[in-house]
Amino acid sequence: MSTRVSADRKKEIIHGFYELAKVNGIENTSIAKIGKHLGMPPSLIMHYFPTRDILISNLISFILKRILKIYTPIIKELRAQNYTDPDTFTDRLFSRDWNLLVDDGVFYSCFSLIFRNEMIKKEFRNLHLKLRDDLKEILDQDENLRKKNTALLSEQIFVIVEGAYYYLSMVEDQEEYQEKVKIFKDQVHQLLKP
Amino acid sequence: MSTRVSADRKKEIIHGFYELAKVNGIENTSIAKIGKHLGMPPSLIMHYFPTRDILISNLISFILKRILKIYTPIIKELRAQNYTDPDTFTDRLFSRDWNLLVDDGVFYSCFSLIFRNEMIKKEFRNLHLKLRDDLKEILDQDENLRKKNTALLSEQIFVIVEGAYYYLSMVEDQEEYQEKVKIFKDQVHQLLKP
DNA sequence: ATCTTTATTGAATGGTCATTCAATATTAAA
DNA sequence: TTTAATATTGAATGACCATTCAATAAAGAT
Repeated sequence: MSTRVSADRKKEIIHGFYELAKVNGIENTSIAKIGKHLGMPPSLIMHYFPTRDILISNLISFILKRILKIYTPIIKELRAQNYTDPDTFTDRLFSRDWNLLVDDGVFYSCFSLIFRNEMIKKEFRNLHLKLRDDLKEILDQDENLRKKNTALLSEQIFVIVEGAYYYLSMVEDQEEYQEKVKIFKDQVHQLLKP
Repeated sequence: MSTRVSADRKKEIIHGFYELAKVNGIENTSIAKIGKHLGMPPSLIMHYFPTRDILISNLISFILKRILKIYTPIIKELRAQNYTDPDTFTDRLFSRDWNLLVDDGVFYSCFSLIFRNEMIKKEFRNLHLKLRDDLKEILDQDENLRKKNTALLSEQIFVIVEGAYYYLSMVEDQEEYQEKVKIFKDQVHQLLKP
């Protein structure tokens, strides 16, 4: 068991890492830089995270937890209703909250590590399984969808959401952005049609 | 204008960079390592690519060109027919060729750079515009789709393809992989229905 | 109050990094 | 053949890197 001080410090360090990674990228964020940013010697960071790999692995957990944390209130909210209002629902799925709480650059940087690290891959996979499961649960609540294969539906909806986030991150123009969001929302609506 | 030697050397260097990045990741592939791998001093590499950023930028162009190169024959083939056979079509879209010719790890690593580099973002955007445009052209050839909004369709199809590639890269089990591919292919088929 | 564990510091290490430079070799142009 | 441009080499640079270590300070346990 780690003490309170230890837990706080760890959080502080990971958060500082994340903040710097947002600006400079993970690959340009050294332990020395994190230390400078937080006003502590690098050796203290290594006291809590013995290697750089462990530090990165903790950053990834931090990010994935955040994503889940953004998602959970949406689920709660929708769970409170007894049917899945497609508009509220898709509005939430494509809302900016996702982007705001986890920086896209850091996110995709971490994601690219799954191809060389089995543990990281598993962590990402588990996140997505959880997201799909939660979505399925929401859809199951909706009486209008009773006859539908909700497991399948949640796969189909999420593949659009994921593709959309990827594609939308390249779009600069705000009008164009909204236009595309509308297209993808409609696409989800199509799937939800009885 | 660069000489033949110059052009060949540049290609050789970028290719060596790519090969090492596949194994160790871009961030762990130094100019010295590339030099060692190709049997040349690092200074020669810097003779052709004055800074590391320029080297990376050229790696990205190399990758994006490859993606376009995989895609082009598919288009040609489909252009030869006068209608879009949905099965051939989706088989091709989800074929393994994409993954084989451009390593996913390197690809997403490069992609993550769009968030801190406007020029890279533009390059990726242009690639995707081109892909969508080509797809639209194919769809336009199909008489069965004459009444459909093919520009919209190509957006909707690609968002599935992109989401699928993202999601599928986390799937390890081959059976599960095929299962999911089938789901996403069906999803595209749905869109193509008259 | 003493002992033990944890937290923190700062200096030092060897290694690797991107980049520079001057010298030499090769090729192309005149 | 002379000249100019390009290609290639290898050594050197200082900056930064992750990591180690020994010493001190603070907190917690007994």
